[in-house]
Formats: sequence, C-alpha cells, structure tokens
Amino acid sequence: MLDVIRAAGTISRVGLINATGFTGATISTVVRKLIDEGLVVETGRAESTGGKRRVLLQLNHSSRYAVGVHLDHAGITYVLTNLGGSVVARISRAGAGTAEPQTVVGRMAAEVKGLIDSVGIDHKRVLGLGLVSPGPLSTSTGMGLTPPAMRKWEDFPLNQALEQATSLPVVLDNDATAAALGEHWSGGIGGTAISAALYMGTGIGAGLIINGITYRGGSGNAGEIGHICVDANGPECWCGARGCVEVLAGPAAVVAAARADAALAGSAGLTGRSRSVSSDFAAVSRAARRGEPSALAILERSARYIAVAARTLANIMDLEVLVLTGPSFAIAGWVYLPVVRDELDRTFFSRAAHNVDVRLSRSAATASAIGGAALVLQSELVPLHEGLRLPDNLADSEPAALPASGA
Amino acid sequence: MLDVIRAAGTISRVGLINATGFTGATISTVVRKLIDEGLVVETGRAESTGGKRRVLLQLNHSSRYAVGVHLDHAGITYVLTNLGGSVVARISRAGAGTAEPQTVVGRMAAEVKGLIDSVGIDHKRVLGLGLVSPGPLSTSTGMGLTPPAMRKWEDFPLNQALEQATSLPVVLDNDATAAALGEHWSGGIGGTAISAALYMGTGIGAGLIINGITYRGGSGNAGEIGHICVDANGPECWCGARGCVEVLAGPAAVVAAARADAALAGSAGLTGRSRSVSSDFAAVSRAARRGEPSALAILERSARYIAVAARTLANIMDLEVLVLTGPSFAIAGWVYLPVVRDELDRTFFSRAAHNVDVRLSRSAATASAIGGAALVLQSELVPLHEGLRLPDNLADSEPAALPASGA
DNA sequence: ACGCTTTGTCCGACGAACGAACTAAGACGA
DNA sequence: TCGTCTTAGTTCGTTCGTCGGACAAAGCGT
Repeated sequence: MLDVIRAAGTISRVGLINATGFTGATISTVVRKLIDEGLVVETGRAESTGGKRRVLLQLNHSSRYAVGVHLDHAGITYVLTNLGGSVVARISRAGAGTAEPQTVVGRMAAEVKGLIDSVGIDHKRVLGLGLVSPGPLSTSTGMGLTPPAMRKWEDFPLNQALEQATSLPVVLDNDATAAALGEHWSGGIGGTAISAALYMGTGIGAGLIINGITYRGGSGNAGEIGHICVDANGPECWCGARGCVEVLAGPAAVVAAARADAALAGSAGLTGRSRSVSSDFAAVSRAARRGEPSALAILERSARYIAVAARTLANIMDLEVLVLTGPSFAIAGWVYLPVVRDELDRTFFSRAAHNVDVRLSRSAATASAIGGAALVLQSELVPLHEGLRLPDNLADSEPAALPASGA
Repeated sequence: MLDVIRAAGTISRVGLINATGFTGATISTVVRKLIDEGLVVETGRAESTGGKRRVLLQLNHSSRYAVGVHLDHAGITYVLTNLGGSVVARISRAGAGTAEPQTVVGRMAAEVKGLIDSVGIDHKRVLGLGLVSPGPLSTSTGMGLTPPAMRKWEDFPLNQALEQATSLPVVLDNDATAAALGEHWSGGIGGTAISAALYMGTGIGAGLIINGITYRGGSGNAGEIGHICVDANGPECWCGARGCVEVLAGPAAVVAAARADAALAGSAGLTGRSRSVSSDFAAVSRAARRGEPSALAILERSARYIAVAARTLANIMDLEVLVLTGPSFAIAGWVYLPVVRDELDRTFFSRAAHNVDVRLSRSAATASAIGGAALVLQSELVPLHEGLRLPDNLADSEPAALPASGA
C-alpha cells in the first residue's frame, strides 16, 4: 500500500483502487488510517475527468525517519533518511579496528544519537536502524559477521546489543541487497516489479528486488554475481572456480593491471600497497578521466566483463531495471554505464519484449547506508504478506509412521 | 496448505501447525474442509509422543486429475496425472503441421477426451488443462505462439478456443517453467524453498520455483539460461551475444561436433540432415555409452559448459535444488549429471552454508507435459496470496496534477 | 484407577475486505 | 440558474479467515 504510493509519487484514491485491486471501501479506511498516523498527506486536486476532482495523496516525507549504518573495512557511514529515502543527515567515522565489540557498539549508539539530535528530530519518529555489512552474514540467531579477520565478532549478538544500546529496532543485511532496496525507495525506480542493483565495492555483488521485496535465496546469499563465469578457461578464483568476473574485472583486477603497467603506475601515482585497492582504483579512474589511454583501456576491459555478467543476470531474472551502485561505480561509473547499457541493448535476450533500464545511482557512494535505512522503512511499513511469504520452517521431524492401521 | 501436505508426503495436523505457523484451530477447520472435498484423507496413526497419537494425513491422489499437453515441433504429448503428479495415462501424436489452428484445436480436444475416457475417469474430476510450448509466449491477452514458422498461430486465441472445445480451464506456460513445476509436484523435491529445473530440449532453458510458486520475471522470460555467457570471446550466437552456452554446449553444438568427426559420424550412424538434431543427439549418446571415446569426449565437453551455467544460476539464485530434465537429459543425463554435480560441489559459492542438490529427473522425457498438468494443479489448488502477489497493473494514468490548491 | 500429556475440536471475538447505499463536488445542457 | 449526469469518496452491515481459550478424546506412566 505505502509502497504503491511511494512508487507513484503522487496518486489519488481512485488511482490506488486501480493499482491495488482493492475496493474503494477498503482504500478509504486504509488511507484514513495512514493520514491519521501522519504517514500520508493530501496535497491538492487533480483535473476533473467529468465529475468530482480527485484528491491527490503523497507520502509525508518528514513524518518518519530511519537510520542506516554501513559497517565496512574502510569505515562506518551513518545516514538519517526520511520516509522518502532522502538523506537528512550523514556522518562518517573510522572503522571498528581492533576494539572490543561492546566498545564499538557503545560508540555507534552514541554517534547515532548525535546524528539524530544534530537535525533536531524527535527520537520517537525514528523507526529503526538498518545495519549493513559486506559479505555473507548469518541473520539466523545471534548473528555473527564471518568475513575474514573479524573473528572477535563471531557469535557476537550484534543486533541485540545494538538494539539495547540505541533502543531502536535493528535489522541487518548485506550491502548489495540493501543498496538495491535503497534504490527502490529513493532512486525513483517507481513501481517496477523486477529490479536489481549491481554493487561494486571491493568485490562485486547484486541485490535483487522482486515486486518490491528483497530476494535473498536459500541461505541469504542470492546475487553472488561476482562469481559468475565469463571465461570457462580463465584464471582460478579463490572461490574454487575459474574465470569469475571478480577475478577478471573487479577493482582488485583493475588495480593489479594498472600497477603492472609501470608508466601508468607512475603517472597515476599508485601506492602499490596491496591494502589500498580502493584508493588506487580511484587513481586509475582519475587517470582515465585525464585522458590516459592505458588507464581507460583497463577500465573498459573491466566494464566489458561486468557488462557480460549484467547480461547474464538480466537474462536469468528477466530484469526490468538495473542500477549500478557502490563506491567503485561512484568513482568509475562514467566508464561502466555506457558499456553495460550498450551490451544490454544489443544482447539482452528478451529485448524484443522490453529493454532493461540501466542507470547509475545518484548516490552510489552511500548507497549501502541509505539502503540500511530503506531496510527499516521496508520492514516497518510493508507487511509481509504483501510480498513474498516468510520461509516456512517446514516439516519438523514427524514421528515414524506406522503401517496404516486406521481408516 | 495443500502444498505443504504434498511436500511432506504424509503429515499430521500438529505437523501442519509447526510447518505453517497457523493455529491448531485454523488447521482443524481447513483440514476438515479439505477432507470434505475429498482432497485429503486420513491414512493412519503415528507413534505416540507421550500422549494421544497423531492422525496422519495424505493427499488423496485419485481425487482430482489434470491434463498436460506439450506442443512441440516433434509432436504433441498428452498426459493425465493425478493430484500427486503421477502419470495415469499418456499418448503421443504427430505435431500440428500445417493444419488450420481451428482444426488442430478440435483434434486436441478429441484426443484429450479420449485420454480421460481411456482410464474411465469422471470428467468432473479433471481440474483443467495445462498447455506447454517452447519459447516465449505472450500470455497477456489472446495469446499467440510467436516462434518462427508458426505465423498462422499468431494472434490466435488458443487458450480460449481450447477452453471452449474441451470445456476445461486452460493455463499455459513455457516448457522449462512447466517442467520445474512438474518436478516440484511430482519429483519428490519436497518443501524446498528455491529450486530450478534445467531443461534441455533443442535449446536450453531453466524454470525457477520460489517458495512453491513459479518465477516468471518481468515479461515471462526468466530463466533464459541458454544465453548465459561462458566465454566472453567465444563464437557469436543468433541472440547477438558471444559465447552463449547454447552455442557452445547445446544439443545442436554436440551434434555438429560429432558430424565433424568423420569416423564418429560413420560409426554412430548420424543422419547428417540438419533437421534431426534430436535423433542425432541420441545417436551420439548411444555411441558414448557403447564406449566410443570421441563421442564421450564431445558430450563431456558440453557437460562442463552446462555445469558452469548451472553454477552461475545457482550462485545468482542461491539454489537449493537443481533438476536436470527435458528430452536431451533423458537421453544423455548419465553423462551430464556427475559433471554438474561435481562442479557445484566444488565451486558453488555458498557451499559452506549448504550444497545444491543436483538430480536427474525420473521422467525427463515427458517432464513438460507433466509440468503442464502441475500448472493446473497449482493454479486450481494454491491460492495466490500463499505465494507471490499478482503483478499490480500499477498507477493508471493520473490526470495532470494542479498546483496544490487545498490542504 | 488416577492423574498427566498430547492431540484435536468448538465457540466467541476480532480484523480485513467487500457490496451497496449514500453524500460531495464538479460538468453540462436546457 | 437549475436540474441531471458523472465521478469521487464515505458509511454501514456482512462475510470470511484467523486467533485465543476452553474443552473433549486418546494415549502414557505409576
């Protein structure tokens, strides 16, 4: 319901009837409740269509807020967004480093509080906190971040601790999924049924949105597009396969290629230290923009592989919208966007039926943090049955059946 | 609900409570209704768990039936299945050829009637007819088969005509999706949330099942796995891209490679006529089984590409089950199965969390026709809100907004 | 035989959605 | 200017699915 209003931007009750299939009676009561809660406001009248003029409705963007926190190697980004997904306040801090989990949680809670207070918003209007971190995470019970070199956090009940420290509901997800949802809420994707976000940070992932809800797959690891094969005889990847996009075209590969080119490495001022892939990637992009052909060539080679992966994703999911987002696309999206767009225009399988709308996120650098906030908006405002059913914890062990003894 | 009973095979009311999350009260009333309708029967008692013994429930397989029709170049296959998805009767006939659509519809209706009568089942117990055909079809309105060389059928309202001629509800879908649903109903996949069927006929496609319902994508063309790229520098495909699996590893590619090997072409008795790809593919498989190394090598090369495509699919969707099905796997599945299974065991990205269960369909040759019947079972017995929401026909054109004039 | 546990049903309550009748507000012709 | 027509939106009473809680049935253990 709210999702339909959000998608339309501005819509009348009659519009909602047509869009949702509900009766006028139902729409009437639901809309009144939303207006009473302050989530929706009437903002004017439409032209007459022969009778009474329609009253137009919009989300009341400043009625609720959500906090998004992106926890990454590089640092922690905090954003506060309104109901429309627009960023109201933002701060960045250094990463967690080697501090104790409990200490870090305390720091985060203090910074979230400061963020909200800095714009003078009543804490009661903040719906919750969306925590986003890269890589596979086990939402199941307890929650632990399992990526390498964060052993301290394993089995640490981060969401519960953070819920207590901030007294806000906490939800969490991975960066790509969050970014996709963020685009869905704030990126003007509108009411598209099937969209995806290609997220490129240090690795490459994709977040999938089906009918307005996130698709997570069997174990929450859907969208692992970084390990799509684009060359069956390509180099080995740490994942065990050959020719993965990430190895051939990820930021690390781009930086490695640039470092191997001595002339380029010098002129672009690459650090050569293996830890600062992201800053070297930015340096390569700057060199390309300055017009250095070797830098541009390296990026375009990467873009062509990414484009092939994008096509694969689009063909499998029958995508309608694809958004490029994440830090790396924030830096070098200008190279990737035309290549991906061209590839899909030429080779998307169902292009006769519809094209894939390829876009560059308008806020690629903070997409994940915004997505964290969107995660909250989604979970608090969109009831579950409007989208996909919860995964049933099917068929508990049934005691052994006896040979049928009764009727 | 019925889907849960089907998935479990045999389950008690208490089991249903745990599996669905509903209350005992609700389960009680729903189950009574199902028993009254004859869809479910009580079939015995379970061991005691300390108190009263549970009454076990099962689908009443012979209470309802469904017809599946697979329309293909090669011919038309008709199956009649029971509620469990088991085939009760089956016939095959020559293809439509060049006859007029109206004539073909009449013939099909007569053959369906004969099929039902041949096993003496009351027509009232037949829920409907699922029509399956290869390639993209426009379910929207009117429905027309658009594949090449069937122009006569374009804009012909096939489902309506068939509904009238058979007085059965008709649903339709493409072969891969239908096959996936067929495996879900009859293949003992159980309650897996995310499964896919790799369908190899003349081309290669995949059908996707998410939480028991089919996923069709933005325009009904999801699962176009034949045009996944496995070699960015590979040969061109008719779809416009390079290195598609279909070109490198599809049956046509296998047959072409075999024909190019003069020794093999002779010993395997290949026809060399470009029209009989499927019979030549079968001949290659027979040769491989006889132990001819060149034939086996060709098939295994194909299998390795298919396996890579399967991994890509599994990584993107985070699959739990993958079934190999369709005529080509019916013939040569014994080569493909171990290769695909091995690839996913070694390189599936989330293998730490769970493996992908790779299987060969037990009825690969008739999978699509069975799937057509499953399509009917699904549409008649599983209410929509249990799965994905209907695509909203969102936001009808709103009359232009005036500058806000009211509050 | 008596309690205790587990399974399954019955009943009243509640909320979501609907159909139909009704009011509100504008267009349009006589 | 006044009725009539059309479209927008509300109110009321009903249906239906689900829940909570009380209760009956069937088995176990001592």
